[in-house]
Amino acid sequence: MRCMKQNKTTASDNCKRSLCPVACMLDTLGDKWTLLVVRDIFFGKHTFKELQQSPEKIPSNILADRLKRLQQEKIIDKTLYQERPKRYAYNLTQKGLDLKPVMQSLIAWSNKYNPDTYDMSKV
Amino acid sequence: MRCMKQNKTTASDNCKRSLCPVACMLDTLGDKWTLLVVRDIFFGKHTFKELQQSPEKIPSNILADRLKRLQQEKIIDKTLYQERPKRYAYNLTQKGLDLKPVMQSLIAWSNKYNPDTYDMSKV
DNA sequence: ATCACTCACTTTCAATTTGCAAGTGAGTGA
DNA sequence: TCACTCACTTGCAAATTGAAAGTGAGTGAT
Repeated sequence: MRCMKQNKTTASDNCKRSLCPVACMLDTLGDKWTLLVVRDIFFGKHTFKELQQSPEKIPSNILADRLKRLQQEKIIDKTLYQERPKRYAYNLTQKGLDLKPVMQSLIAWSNKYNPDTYDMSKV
Repeated sequence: MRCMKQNKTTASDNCKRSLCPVACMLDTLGDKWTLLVVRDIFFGKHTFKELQQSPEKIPSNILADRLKRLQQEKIIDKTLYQERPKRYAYNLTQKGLDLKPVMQSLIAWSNKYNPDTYDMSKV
């Protein structure tokens, strides 16, 4: 785990590679799965199970890890929306919602250069 | 290597996880280093050595690998700008240049939520 | 011609991360 | 009690990463 020994989150965990905004963003969002989770929450998926069922089939351990990180970074939050049985919903915080322009520009670029990707311009 | 055995690039290499534009973008640009290389070329670095010297200190084998991938994806190209001794320059193609809005929105988000990152709004 | 040096990578290999599969535990409904 | 769901966690093999050293073409000084 990125800058972690096993699963323990330590204070020395805020190890940035540099003060470049691009590098800092990639330190949290720069991997194959994280932005996919953000995408799914943007598009109305909120539970662990729903997130697991996306076409890319994210492994459950990776999903659990990424949800944990996204919470730590306050990009999403987790709320108990139902007692007995306990059910949780993941939602974007304002910080997460503010990723919308990034998402949109990225989708536009991808649609332009990869014509077989599906249209998502309604984001 | 992503979808590769060793260093051999095969025809079966275009293995996308899905037809989602976000997923497709992440298949090529979704890792800790690739967008950093793109950033550096945007900001006027063009040689292997210059790219190696960025503050994040990308390992040379990773840099070589990412430059190869970016060429394969036609996001950058490599030109011989000097014979004897042979010297190469990496430049963004139109596809690479079109990443500018992605870069800009990402920098804006990072600057907003990480106030100690430096300003790059002149991109 | 030999030596020291640069650039642009490549190789080696240990450590970290990923990803498949199976397991867990709280709770439900029949 | 039994079978089932949800939300994870664990175990472990395979893939990827990254630090460091190596390579090879070429240059410039002695």
